Amino acid sequence: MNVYPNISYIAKLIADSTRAIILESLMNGQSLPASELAYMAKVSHSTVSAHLSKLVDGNLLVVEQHGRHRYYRLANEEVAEVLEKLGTIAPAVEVRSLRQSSQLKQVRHARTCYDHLAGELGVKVTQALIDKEVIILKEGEFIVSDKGEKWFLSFGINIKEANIKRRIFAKPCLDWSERRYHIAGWLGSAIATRFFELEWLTKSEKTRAVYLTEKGSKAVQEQLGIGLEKELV
Amino acid sequence: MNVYPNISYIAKLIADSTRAIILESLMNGQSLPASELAYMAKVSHSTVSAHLSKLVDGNLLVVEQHGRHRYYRLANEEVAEVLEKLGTIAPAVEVRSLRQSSQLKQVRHARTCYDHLAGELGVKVTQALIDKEVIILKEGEFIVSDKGEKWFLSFGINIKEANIKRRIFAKPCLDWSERRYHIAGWLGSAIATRFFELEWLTKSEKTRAVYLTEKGSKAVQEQLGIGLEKELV
DNA sequence: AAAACATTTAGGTTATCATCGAAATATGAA
DNA sequence: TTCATATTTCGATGATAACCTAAATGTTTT
Repeated sequence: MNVYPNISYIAKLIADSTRAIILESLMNGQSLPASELAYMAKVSHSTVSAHLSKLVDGNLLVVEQHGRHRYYRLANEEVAEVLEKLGTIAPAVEVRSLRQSSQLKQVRHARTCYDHLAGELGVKVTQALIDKEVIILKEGEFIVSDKGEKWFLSFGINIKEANIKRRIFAKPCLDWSERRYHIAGWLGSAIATRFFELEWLTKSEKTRAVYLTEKGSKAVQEQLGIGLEKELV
Repeated sequence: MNVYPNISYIAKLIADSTRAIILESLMNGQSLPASELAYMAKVSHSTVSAHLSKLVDGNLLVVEQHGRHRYYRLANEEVAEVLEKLGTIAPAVEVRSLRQSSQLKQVRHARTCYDHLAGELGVKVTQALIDKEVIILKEGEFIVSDKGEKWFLSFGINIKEANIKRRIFAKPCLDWSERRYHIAGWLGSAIATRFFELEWLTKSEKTRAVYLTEKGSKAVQEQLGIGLEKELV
């Protein structure tokens, strides 16, 4: 007689390396069609299709039909958090080439996690907002101070637009590379989106890495007091 | 070319249901000999031995030899956190009997997670300490205020004794049943230990559940302002 | 030294499941 | 309608790994 949640069922879904590639490809919150995922995982369409249906059955992914394409994405932010958390005890990938080592540095430096910022950048931005008392951790979630609401407005985010019914407003998410928390939830997503709008960041083609632009580098230094090496692309 | 940690390797270790039983049996932080684990998982000694060596190889467990027995336990608190986190997206166990339903309630109400308190009790104790400003969340870890240091001393915990070199002092750990944070780390462990010393809690024989005694129920109400239904055993 | 106990190793069996190609289904374009 | 594209279903194959019994190793007790 068991009383605990069935964790081996979820672990089994993540355990297959092809499915792990699929999940990792969707870790930046994007939706991809089955054929694209088949290409990324280097398996046949029929194989990827079987994997995708298992992942949907297990509520790790959701699917949306657009014409003859079916777009798959992570079911929710919690799934991304679990994958990120697993990374904290998983062995690091073996570095076999200079190119890989450079990509690894980039990913650790700044990347997306679901739809928010992670890596050194994500952690430092979160910490800066806490230090400035823009956000405050309360009961396991972040809340925005009165001062913070004004700060966000001038930054281009209107807190009042948050759709708190559909999604948790703001919460900490453990970062595998930094082993510290970065901000997730609606607010985490809004911050990341604004960074891209302001052209502070550009996306990598191949990985979840993001790059600070010249403009972005200057801006986070001035507005948040964050000194980060501008990563070489 | 991959740059992310090898999460499928860890997931594979958790994916087997026999290994999941082993891990869950050790989730309260105890050390158990191989034979005991074989009995709990209902497999032969040779089978459990093979599983245990895989779990040790993967750094999920550590083993200590005492005479002819070999005692296995979780390698560290992070492993417990990952398992607890997986529980937040795993399907709840199907309840098949009245007895099981009652055990499930008990486990949700109050249990151990590694060596600290979890469930409704763990979350409420943590929240009470935050509300009283005994502990403060800072940079992803809890710190103890000056006021808090006195509070803990009168409670029977000397913060100065913390062995911060060997272990994180105090940090939040996500609770699968409450979906909120409870306190973990050295301090979380010290609090739980003190609860048992003061005879506020007794342990279940079969599950990770713990029960508030009459004394404990009164004490948490008076000292922390926590109103909890005393769970029927 | 011998017997008892705890655990691991070895060898063989079986079940599960990832995989593929081919065929089937579904949708959009011509 | 016919053709092209995207995806799923089906059936067969092969590899992996969990499992057991029996034997071997290691440790304690008598």
